[in-house]
Amino acid sequence: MTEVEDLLATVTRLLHARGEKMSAPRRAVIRALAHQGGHLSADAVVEAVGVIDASVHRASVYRTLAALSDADVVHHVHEGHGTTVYHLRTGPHLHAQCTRCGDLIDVRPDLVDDVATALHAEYGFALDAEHVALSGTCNQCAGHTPHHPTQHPE
Amino acid sequence: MTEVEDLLATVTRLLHARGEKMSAPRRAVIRALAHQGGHLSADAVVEAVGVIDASVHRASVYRTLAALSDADVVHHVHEGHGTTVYHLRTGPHLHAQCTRCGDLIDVRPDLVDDVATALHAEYGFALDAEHVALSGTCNQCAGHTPHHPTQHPE
DNA sequence: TTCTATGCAAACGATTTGCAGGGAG
DNA sequence: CTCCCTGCAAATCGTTTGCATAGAA
Repeated sequence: MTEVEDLLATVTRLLHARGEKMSAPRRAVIRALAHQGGHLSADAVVEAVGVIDASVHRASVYRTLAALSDADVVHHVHEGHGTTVYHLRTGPHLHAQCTRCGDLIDVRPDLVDDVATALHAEYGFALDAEHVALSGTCNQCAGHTPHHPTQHPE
Repeated sequence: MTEVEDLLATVTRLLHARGEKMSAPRRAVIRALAHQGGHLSADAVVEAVGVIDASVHRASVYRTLAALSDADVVHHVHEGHGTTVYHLRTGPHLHAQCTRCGDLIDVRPDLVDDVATALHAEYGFALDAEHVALSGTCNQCAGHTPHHPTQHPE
């Protein structure tokens, strides 16, 4: 828990350095992201924040996510379905999402190092692999039921 | 041009086989995609179709894109910014999008073969690399102006 | 004739913005 | 005291849907 407090203090300093301010809504968003740990859609953040402080408005969550993204405190990843998920900047890692069940898994970051090198050499393209989730089918969905009814098909 | 006519005939047969019908709006969408060649957002398709046949309604374009996607005649790719682009199914190829200028480039498909193998071996995840665009910075944007004002920054 | 696809307009969900007031520094 | 951030409500954007009808097979 002190861990979160430390983070809050760090972010507060970081914001001040940028001429911005810490506030109750922003604290709530950071707490929500830290508590949930995983990758949350904007809507999920709104919900999680609501539990912490019901007076925080939806719009403030969006504005806070934007502000914290600018400050590089949170990262966002684009999923295959067109939605965006947010998470606190932690160690580098990639994301892979199942198009059947919607699950997002973390992947070791060096997996695409060779691809990055090749892309740069052949196309002059500097890959930022963390920004979008790889798309495909996860273990469970591939093996078992040909069509898993649980979630978002695309 | 005959090439497009052939495609139209092929798609017509394909639709019939699925119990569906060919129509003026659908022809217009296919023509638009074939003519433009590249990867078009839904909005760009609407615009291109408008030039061919102004009476085609926006909603029909969306429905047609959905129908043709179902029939596997068109593919869609999710870009980093959250938009979706459509193109006729041609030879397999990957996409990489620059987050600065928004440009989408085609990439040889076998580039990620090793990654696909590793993902499967380590995570049981079956990669479908064509479905989302890789994200990064293109040659021009990386090298020259630190911030290219031309298009979508994210 | 039968049934699919269309045009239209309204509905929709997610995100953004203008504004006046509240609170951080 | 100043200026950033907030809550609220309305606006906006892209996409979808219900309905009656036109049109393909």
